[in-house]
Amino acid sequence: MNNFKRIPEEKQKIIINSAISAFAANGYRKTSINDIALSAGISKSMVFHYFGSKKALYLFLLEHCSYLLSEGMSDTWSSDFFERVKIATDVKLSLMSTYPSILLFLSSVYCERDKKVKNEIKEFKLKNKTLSSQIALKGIDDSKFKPDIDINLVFKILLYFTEGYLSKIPIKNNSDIRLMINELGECIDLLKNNFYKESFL
Amino acid sequence: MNNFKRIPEEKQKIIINSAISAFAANGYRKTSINDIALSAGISKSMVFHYFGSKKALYLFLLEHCSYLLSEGMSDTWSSDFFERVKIATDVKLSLMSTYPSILLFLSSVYCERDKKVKNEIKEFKLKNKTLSSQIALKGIDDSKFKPDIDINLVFKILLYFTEGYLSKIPIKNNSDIRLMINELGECIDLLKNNFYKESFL
DNA sequence: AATTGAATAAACCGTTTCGGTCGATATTAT
DNA sequence: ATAATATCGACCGAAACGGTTTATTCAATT
Repeated sequence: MNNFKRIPEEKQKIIINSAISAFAANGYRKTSINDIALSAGISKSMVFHYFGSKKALYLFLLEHCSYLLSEGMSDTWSSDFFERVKIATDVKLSLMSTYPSILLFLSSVYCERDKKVKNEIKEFKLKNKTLSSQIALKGIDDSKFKPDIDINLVFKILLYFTEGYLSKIPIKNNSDIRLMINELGECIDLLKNNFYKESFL
Repeated sequence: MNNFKRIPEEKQKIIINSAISAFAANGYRKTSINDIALSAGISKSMVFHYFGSKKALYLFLLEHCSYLLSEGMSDTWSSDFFERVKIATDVKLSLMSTYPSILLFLSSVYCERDKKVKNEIKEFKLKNKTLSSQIALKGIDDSKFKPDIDINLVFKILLYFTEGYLSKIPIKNNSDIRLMINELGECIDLLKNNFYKESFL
């Protein structure tokens, strides 16, 4: 893994993308190092030279992708719920312009059943549970909501909706991304208009 | 394959569903007979006893699923474009209640690149090209459309839209299906209202 | 009751692919 | 020139592959 961090960033990205798209598409067991090496245009030996083992590669990808996501999320912080959701979506979309399969990969991790990585994934989920779900709603100004709205529910709806939307469409160029940002912005506004008290619009 | 047709229909369906969902999820090469046998609750030998070979199984599924689809389509015939689309969607949805992965499987066939089945798929595509695309628009009363509408384009849009919609949602029970039929009906009506001359609404 | 034939599972077979290593070579840095 | 690193093709034992054979069960027929 130290070997990996030494090579040019562009090459790193190619290998990461080959790996996460393969793992996302076929799961841990059905993905072979050969698949990844071939699609990355390097030899099988190099993958082992970079990461040591298949399992180490998988866990590196898990840690790395999850870091990329949470890093992007944490640097801007608003007390407004929908503002925060918008920022999160923008982060995801800009991430996808470099790592198209990153969200598919991260969500595929949650269906992974292979015993060779099961325990590590369980630990990973535990470690990140507090990060994502709890902190996501910390410091939110809930007085802006209509009194009968369950914010946790709104959060869940938005979570599933944006995840589905972002995973569906394959990204070809950066104008696709700008289009998606706009479209998602409109959807978020719609919800905001219906869940916030009128005085906050 | 004659062996297969002799066993109870319920068992046939279980095996077919195990096979098409495996092939749809992982493609020809990455799907093993063991995967299918395990998920169908039978032994590996039985799959060979029923179908002879992996390739024969795959081609049988291709033929069978495509037959199920076209059979359902052909028995009702309207000259109204949107009526025909609606019938097609209903057929697909009711098929999915017995074979949840059938559409995913059939569309996965079109991305299949494995050389062992490549030629047969090419022939299949050729054989069904005339069936689906050309006949689908035969006998349509195009005078109902506004003069500047390209019917082939409308057909394509609806094709991709419904396929995407039907493939996205996993079916749990039959009330899900009724809900989806309604929702799709509304979408089709919306397009009808905008593409037909006002005198035909 | 004995015989037959299909249904099924388990063990097995040769081959391929797997994760992973190693040695040789090319490239780079010193 | 030399040491260190990057890279690859060949290779390894083990596992999984598609497919076969064998053994057993079980129902129908005689």
